[in-house]
Amino acid sequence: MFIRFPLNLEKVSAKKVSEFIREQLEEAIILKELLSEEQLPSERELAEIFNASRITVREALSQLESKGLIEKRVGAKGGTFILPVTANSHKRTRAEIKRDWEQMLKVFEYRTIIEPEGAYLAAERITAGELELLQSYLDKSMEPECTREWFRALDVKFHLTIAKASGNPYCEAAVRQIRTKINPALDLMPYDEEIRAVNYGIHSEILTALKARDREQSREIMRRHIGNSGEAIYARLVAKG
Amino acid sequence: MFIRFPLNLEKVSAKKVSEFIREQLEEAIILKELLSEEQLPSERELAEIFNASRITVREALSQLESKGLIEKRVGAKGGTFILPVTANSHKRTRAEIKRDWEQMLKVFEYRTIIEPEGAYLAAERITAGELELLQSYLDKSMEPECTREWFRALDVKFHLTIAKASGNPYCEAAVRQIRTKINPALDLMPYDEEIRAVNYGIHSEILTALKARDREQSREIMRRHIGNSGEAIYARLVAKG
DNA sequence: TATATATGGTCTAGACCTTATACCATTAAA
DNA sequence: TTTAATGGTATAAGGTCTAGACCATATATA
Repeated sequence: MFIRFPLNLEKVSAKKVSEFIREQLEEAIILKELLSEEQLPSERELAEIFNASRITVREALSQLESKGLIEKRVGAKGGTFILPVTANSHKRTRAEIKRDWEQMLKVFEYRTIIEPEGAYLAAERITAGELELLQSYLDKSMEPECTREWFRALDVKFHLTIAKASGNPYCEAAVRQIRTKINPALDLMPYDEEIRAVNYGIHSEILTALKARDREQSREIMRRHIGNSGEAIYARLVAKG
Repeated sequence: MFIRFPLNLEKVSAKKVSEFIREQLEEAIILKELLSEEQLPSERELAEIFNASRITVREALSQLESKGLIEKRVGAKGGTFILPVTANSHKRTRAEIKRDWEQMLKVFEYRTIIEPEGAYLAAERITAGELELLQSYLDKSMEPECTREWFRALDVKFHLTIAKASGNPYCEAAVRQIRTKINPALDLMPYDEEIRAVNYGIHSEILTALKARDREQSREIMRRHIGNSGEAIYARLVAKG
C-alpha cells in the first residue's frame, strides 16, 4: 500500500530588495500605470515608499535604465522619467513572443478561464463608483485626442477594474499577473478608428451587462471578448512574418 | 483627458534563501508529499538539492522544528523526521480558520472557479499514465489499512494530478497554491467509512468522465464535488462551537 | 568491546547586500 | 547670485550566505 511520493524540490536563491523594487516599477510601466514622459518620485521618496535605502533604489533604477525603460536627468527639475517604447524594443518583443509562443498560448488559455468568471462575480458585487469608473474609461477611449498609449492604458484599466470588482483577491491578482505577461503582446496590435470602435462596442456590452447585474451575460460577453484574443495575436504576430 | 493613474507601490523586504527552503518543505508537509515518520534527506544532501549552504538549510529546518513540524535525531540512523500532527496544533488550526474565515471563503470561491475548468481541460489532454495513476489512488483509498493521513494524502494527489493533466501550468500552480491554503482545514474534517465511500463515489464519477474524455461532464461533476466544500467546512468548523 | 560511519552541531573567514549618513555636482527658478 | 531640489558618490556597520573544517553522538559491524 505505502508508496513514497516523489519530492519535487527546487533550487533557490535569495531575492534582493532591489529586485522587488525593479519588478514593481517594471510592472507599473508594462500595465501603463506609468506613461511615457511621466516623472517617478525622487530617489529619496522612493526609498521612503519602499522602505529601503537610497542605494538599493538606485540599484533597481539602474536595472530599468539599462533595459531602456527610464532615463535620469540631474539638477533641479531633474529626476527619473519614463521613456517611450522604441521601435527596436517592439521588434525584440515580437521576436520573444514568436520564440515562446507555446508559453504565451497557455497564458491566454488561462485568461479565458479567469476573466469571464471574474466578470460573473463582479456582476453581483461591483459598486456604483466602479461602474462610473468603467464608464469614464469608455468615454475617454473615444475622445479624438486619445493616443495609442492612452487607449492601451484605458483597456488595461477597464479589465483590472472588473477583476477588482469581482471581490475575490485571488482572481484580481491572477488577472493582473496574466495582464503583465500578455500586455507587451497586446501593445503590438494595430490601433485605428475601426479597432477603437469595435473595442468600444464590446466594452459597452460588458458594462451594460454589469449595470444590469446579469452574471451569466457578463460572463458570456467577456468570454466572447477575450476568447479569441490569443488567436488574434497569433494571426498578427506569429503566423505572418 | 489626461489623468495620472494612482501608483500602488508596496513596501518590500529581501527574501532569504532559508525562507524559500522553509516554504518548500512546509508546503510538501502540508500537501502530504511528506508523511509522518518519514525521513528527510540529510542536511548535506538538502544543501546540495537546494543549491545552498548547510548553515542556511539548518536555519530553515530550525524554523520548522520550532513550529513542531519536524524532529531531529543525532548519530548514525539519525536525521530529520516528520512529526505527526498533534491535537494541540489541530486546535490552533481550527482557531485560525475561524478567525480568518472571510479570507478562507475567498480561497474556496477561487477553487470553485479553477478546479472545474482544470478538469474540463484535462478531459482532452490527460494521458493514459495519468488515468492509471488516478485509478490507483482510488483503489488505495478503499483498502482497509488506509489510515486517515493516507486518505488525505491520496485526496490531494487525486486533485493535483488532474490539475497537472490540464496541461496548463498556471492552472496547475493555482490549484497547488489553493490546496496549500485549504488543506489544513480539510484535514480537520471527519474520517469514517461513510466519508470514504462518498469520496470514492464522486471521485469515481470524475475519473469515468475523464476516461470518456467528456469535457462538460468532467467539469460538471468536479463542480458538484467541490462546490460545497467551503460550506461543509463552515458548518463543521466555524458555525458549531 | 572497539571501530567505522553517517548523522546533526559548531566555528571561522570572506563575499555580498543593505542601511544610514554625509557630502558633492548639476541645473533651473527665484 | 543665491537657493533648493535633483541625481552621484563615499564610508562604516550589520546581516545573510558560502565554503570548508572539525566536533559530538549514536548505531551497525568486525
